[in-house]
Amino acid sequence: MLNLEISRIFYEIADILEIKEVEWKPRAYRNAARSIESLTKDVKEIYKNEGLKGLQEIPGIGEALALKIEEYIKTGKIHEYEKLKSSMPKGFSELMNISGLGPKKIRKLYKELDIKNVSDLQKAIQKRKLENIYGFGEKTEENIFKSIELLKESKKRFLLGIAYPIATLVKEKLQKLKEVNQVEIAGSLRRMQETIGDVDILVTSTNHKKVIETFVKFPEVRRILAKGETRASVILEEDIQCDLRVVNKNQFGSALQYFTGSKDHSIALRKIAIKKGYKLSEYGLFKGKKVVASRTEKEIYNKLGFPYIEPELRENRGELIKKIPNIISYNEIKGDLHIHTKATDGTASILEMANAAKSLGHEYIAITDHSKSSAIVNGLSESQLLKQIEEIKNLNKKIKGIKILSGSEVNILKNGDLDYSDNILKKLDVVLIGIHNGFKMSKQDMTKRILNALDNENANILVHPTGRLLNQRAPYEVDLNKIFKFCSDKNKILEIDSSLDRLDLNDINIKRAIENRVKLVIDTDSHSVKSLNNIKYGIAQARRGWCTSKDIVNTLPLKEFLKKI
DNA sequence: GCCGTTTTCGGCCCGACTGTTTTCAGTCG
Repeated sequence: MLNLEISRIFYEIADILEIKEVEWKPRAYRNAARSIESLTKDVKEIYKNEGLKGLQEIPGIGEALALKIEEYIKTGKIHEYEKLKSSMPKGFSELMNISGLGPKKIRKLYKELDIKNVSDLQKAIQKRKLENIYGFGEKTEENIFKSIELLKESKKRFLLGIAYPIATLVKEKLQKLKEVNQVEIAGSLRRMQETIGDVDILVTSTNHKKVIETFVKFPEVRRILAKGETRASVILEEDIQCDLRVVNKNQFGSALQYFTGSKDHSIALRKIAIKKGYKLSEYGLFKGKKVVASRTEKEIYNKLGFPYIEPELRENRGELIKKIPNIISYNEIKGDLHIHTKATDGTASILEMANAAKSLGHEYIAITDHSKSSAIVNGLSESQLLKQIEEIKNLNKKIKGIKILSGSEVNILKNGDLDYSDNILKKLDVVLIGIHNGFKMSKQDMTKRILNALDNENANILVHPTGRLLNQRAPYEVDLNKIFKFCSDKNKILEIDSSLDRLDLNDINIKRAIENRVKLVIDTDSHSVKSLNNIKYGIAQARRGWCTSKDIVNTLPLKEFLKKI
């Protein structure tokens, strides 16, 4: 993940330069950092194929930054960054992460109180030294103290699947207030980003004050961070920050567009507006002082020459430049192909899972319990799997309205062999293969291991292809380009796993996969009846990765699906 | 440091909230 390393470094350079009161450069570094962060291609690949010229084609990257990227690819270091870092006290740039502290205040704290890091700052606050500085006061000191606590406590971001239900609950409560007209979740949650920093909710109302007052008194609210005429910011019980914005009805579209972001998308859109002689803000699209669009997002996009752009696409990854495909909708999945039962580590029976899937509208499911050498305790032996195949045959005779397929989630051994013999694999309708142990291998070995497994003629789908666990485990090293090429050539399928902590492939890799003509499926990897509902999070990632229903094999009816695998 | 259908120089998104210096700078999203 060279892209992420480089963008992190550029962000940090921006912070340091800002503290040093360098003008404009911080903005350039941040633009570049954001640009690299959201790139679908690996900068290393770009550099290898197209050299410095190719790097300079990335928006926000000019000659100087292209050279710095080159330096990082070649040496693993950026001299300028090392120099800047060593010019600052150790731990200094971490102060920038404290909310309420910016470069100006940090400079002042350094000059006046010799505060070099977070722990110096904590000590100074304990001795109440901050209050004496010109520009600081009792309140500022208290807020910084609280911010440090918050930073320590909740460094992590919330999983989409954790934040979504909470936000939906708050949304429903707001909807019930008689002063509230429209309510919509905005921000990264509306874009269905894999993790969420905070929850943004937008409402229109005839009585702003009343809505804000009622909102901050919801029993779920633990602490009020800010409260004004048009917005309030609170910490909810689960430690999730929730920002509420109240706007007038005729500004709902422009406000929703603005608060949905992404920041990158909004900035790009504003620049386009300026170019076309408009001004875009949360209050509307203006021509001079006249509002030309503001009630709906659609009219704003249309006026600027775009079709309506789905929130999941608003990441400034080409949606304002290229033609947007007709992305998959939330009700097109016809079957869930990755389901565990209590035969291994699930909690429900085959029948219970099948009935639940039927009520969700699925036409088919595959039961795919673990094989014996998976990391879990009790994977199925070959004879147990044979018994399960028989059980499913019998169930299919009884159950109506849904077809149950026999499958397995077969572990890929360290040498790239599969955990079951070909004889039994042949008997299955669907064979999933996946890595469950031995994550720490070289990129080369892991790629070879997976390709070898995929090469088994019985293998259909590679599940959770990078093995990452959000907030817990980094993806294993693997050359996805080689996997993509192999899958595209040999008709193998990659999974978008909808588990809350997996979402693997992720949005960027999904986009790369379909650019390489790879076919995908969206599954839940369910271990319970309830988790069958997680399919929406996987679909969301597919939408973020620009997938149409044609890219997703399990949008097909059963017969056609079986022909494709 | 980047970028260009008014510019190779001179701009760089826009507005709300907070606290403090009581008229506005700093910070955030």
